[in-house]
Amino acid sequence: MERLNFQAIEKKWQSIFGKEKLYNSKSSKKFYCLEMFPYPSGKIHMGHVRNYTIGDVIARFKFMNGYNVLHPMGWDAFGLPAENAAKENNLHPKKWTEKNISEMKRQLKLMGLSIDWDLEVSTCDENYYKHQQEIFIDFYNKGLVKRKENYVNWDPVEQTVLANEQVVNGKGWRSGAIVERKKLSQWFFDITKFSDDLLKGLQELNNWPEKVKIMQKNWIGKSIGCEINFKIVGEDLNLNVFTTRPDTIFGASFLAVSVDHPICKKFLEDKEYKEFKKECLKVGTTEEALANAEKIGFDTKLFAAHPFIKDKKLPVYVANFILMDYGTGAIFGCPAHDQRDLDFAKKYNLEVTEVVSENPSKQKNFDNLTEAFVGDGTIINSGFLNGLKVDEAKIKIIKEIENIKIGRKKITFRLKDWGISRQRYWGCPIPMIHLEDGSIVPVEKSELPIKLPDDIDLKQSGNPLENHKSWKNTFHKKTGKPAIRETDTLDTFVDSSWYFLRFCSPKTKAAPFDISKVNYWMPVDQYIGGIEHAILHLLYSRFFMRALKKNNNKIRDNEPFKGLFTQGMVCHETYKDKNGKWLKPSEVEKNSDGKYQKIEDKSEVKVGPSESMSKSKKNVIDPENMIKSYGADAVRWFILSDSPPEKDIQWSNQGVNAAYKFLQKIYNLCCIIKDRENNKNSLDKDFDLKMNSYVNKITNSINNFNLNVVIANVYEVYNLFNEHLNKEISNKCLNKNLVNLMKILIPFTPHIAYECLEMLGEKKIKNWPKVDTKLILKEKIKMAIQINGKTRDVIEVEKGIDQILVEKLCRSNNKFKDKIAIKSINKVIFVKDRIINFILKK
RNA sequence: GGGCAAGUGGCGGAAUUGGUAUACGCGCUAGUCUUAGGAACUAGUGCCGCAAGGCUUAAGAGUUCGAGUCUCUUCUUGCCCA
Repeated sequence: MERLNFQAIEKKWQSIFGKEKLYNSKSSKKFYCLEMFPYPSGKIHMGHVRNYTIGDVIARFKFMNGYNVLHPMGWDAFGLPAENAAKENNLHPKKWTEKNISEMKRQLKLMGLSIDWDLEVSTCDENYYKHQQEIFIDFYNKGLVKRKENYVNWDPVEQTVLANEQVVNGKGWRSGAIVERKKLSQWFFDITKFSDDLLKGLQELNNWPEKVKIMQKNWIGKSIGCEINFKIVGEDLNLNVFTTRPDTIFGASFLAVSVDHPICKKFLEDKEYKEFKKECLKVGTTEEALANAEKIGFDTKLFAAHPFIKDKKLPVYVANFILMDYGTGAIFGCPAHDQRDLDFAKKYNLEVTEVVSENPSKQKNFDNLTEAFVGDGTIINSGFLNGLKVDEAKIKIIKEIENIKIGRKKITFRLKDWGISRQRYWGCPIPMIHLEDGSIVPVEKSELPIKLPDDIDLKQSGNPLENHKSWKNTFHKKTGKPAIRETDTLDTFVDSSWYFLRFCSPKTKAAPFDISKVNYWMPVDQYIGGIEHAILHLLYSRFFMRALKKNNNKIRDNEPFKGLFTQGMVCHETYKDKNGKWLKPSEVEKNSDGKYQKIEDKSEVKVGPSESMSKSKKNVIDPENMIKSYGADAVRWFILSDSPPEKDIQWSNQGVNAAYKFLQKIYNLCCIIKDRENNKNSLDKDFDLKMNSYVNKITNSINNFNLNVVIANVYEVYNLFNEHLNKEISNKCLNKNLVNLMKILIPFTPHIAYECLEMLGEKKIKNWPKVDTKLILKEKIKMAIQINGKTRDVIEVEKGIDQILVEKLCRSNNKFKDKIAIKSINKVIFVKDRIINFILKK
């Protein structure tokens, strides 16, 4: 038995993979295979290994099937962690990032991926962000960039803006300080201009997971409602209210407006109002924070006339749960059928009238109910709407509102404009300057890139660009007048919204991309990445494609990603010592009772559930260590074998070990067959038939992303070879089929597959094994024989055999002769190539 | 609270989409062998039963010649939204 020297083999073939590309330039079919590019955090983790292994399988498979394949890789290199690391280690963000990139690139190469590194792109490279600034200016000129005031999460200690996910329980994730709402002038992309188009576009994304499409649909949140104008009693004033539940108008008991509503200007000097506004700012900006916050209101002492109930007056409040940027910033409250309204009404002792009922004969008393009823039902207590269902009532009331001219039907979206300003250093500078007269204009394109200054002081609090006087102070090129640079940088989601376009022509200098190249390679045929990007990154990229197309109509596609695959997470058990401290898997061993103990002092270890690998829980396995001990092929093989790719996978050392042992067996099989001498061939035909069937199955499984099933099938194929070694089968037959098996392995375990193919003397290795469809028809199949629906035996028959013949076979079968005597048969059900079922008389 | 998934041996999971349930792998058991290794090989391994046979896809019902797959009810878990 020859020992597999995977270290030598992997080194040898990786130097070749570096030069080899997946281009079939003469092919008429192209395939753009893209995995989400990583953030260069320092080292690759198992999530990357899984993501990039899946991508590599697809890329290599498509190449072998004759496609011209684009398979690039780059770095999502701007972002906050670089600044934090810089503070901690006194290392410049640029240096830190570059160091991480070169380290991670080295690690990725150890995996044996088929990436064309000539296309490498890094978003923090000025050759990249220069073009991003150009795109920004183009968008600005097309009216797709807005500047407006917006509430942000402000960390008073760090003196900076926090993203929603950086706010944990209302506190800054680093400083722990209570986060405030602060109004800032910010830059926005006008994504809402495309709301309807982004929603409609989802319909054509047939190769996207249904789940992701639903999430995007909900995020865009199209709702049909109407605006209603309420007259304020005793004043020359109207209040325009938006609602998605006009059917509940008869249950209205108050109106509420946002603190930012124009009507509030009246109270700016009111002491009580000032106090109230302060309270409102303490709540975060997320919908969830608003929903969970205690509902508070300020009584304006104004009243609005109910449009359908004569003489009914509704008090008007300013309330903390109403947002100015949704609808009109004003609502009518119907406490019985909206939870927030009910909470509010209970607090301020407002009337609660039930107007939608599941059971009209049994009306509810909301005095002692705390839960609003939001479901479907019959309308009650509502004049001309009584007896209708919710949907019918909506249509009727909107018609009536339009008839008497107090409002109109209106469609709104939950999707908000995309705030892209970040008060950070390590990001793409926004290419705008502020002039002395207060106007803000883009810089000249000839001045691009606006480079980030290297000499910055990260120890000072606040934005380093704001503090950098010589960088900040500049001149307006046209007029020569002094100007101040915009010191905000772009959200890193902007960087990742067009990198897939840059990959098509990464060296182009004159423009962000070469349109002919983009129109050749785009859309991305298969995009692969984590489900955590289901909404933002994918939605922003879809927006970018549309916005770019608006700017340049030569761009053909609307949708950047034709196919999407979201892989599951890599999980591992968690361990804690007796003091409740997290332990790394490498600090833990199994004792003789099969229980876990700490290696250091043999103390007891508590085993927790398997969870997604994370540094905080220490349940991480280092990919490079695994590659060192088992080889990249074994790691790739295992991470594909144990679970369907879209589901979570549990890391198991026994699992990689099994993968390693299997690859050793594969290698041995090649050694044995290479030297085998046998020319008897009675089983050749049958073997060819079976192998052909496996190639067919495996090809279909790869196309359906059932990669774990492919691996199970490969095990079966191996077993088939192993069983035949000492049988009457020719070397020629075994060799030929073994070459096909090794070709199948190329996408999965490329190093060992190439090595074995070389050993077998095979030179034509670029083509995927062909399936002979005629042979498929000749396969023998197993047919189940059932009596009264229960399987009693299985017989092997030719494909396509007819009922009469099968029945004949059954009557001569000893097991059935007695049971299915002709007299007793009531009915026979025959499904070609599947089953025969005899229904007997009772 | 709403939406979407999912629930199959000791474990990861398969099942040609309504047609042989438990493929394949791990683990376990017994044996063989040896240069004692991260071994390899052979046999076995859903449950009950000596066997014939019976039972089994979270639980219960239904449709069907036939249900892991379809329908309804209940329970549990995960994810997203609130």
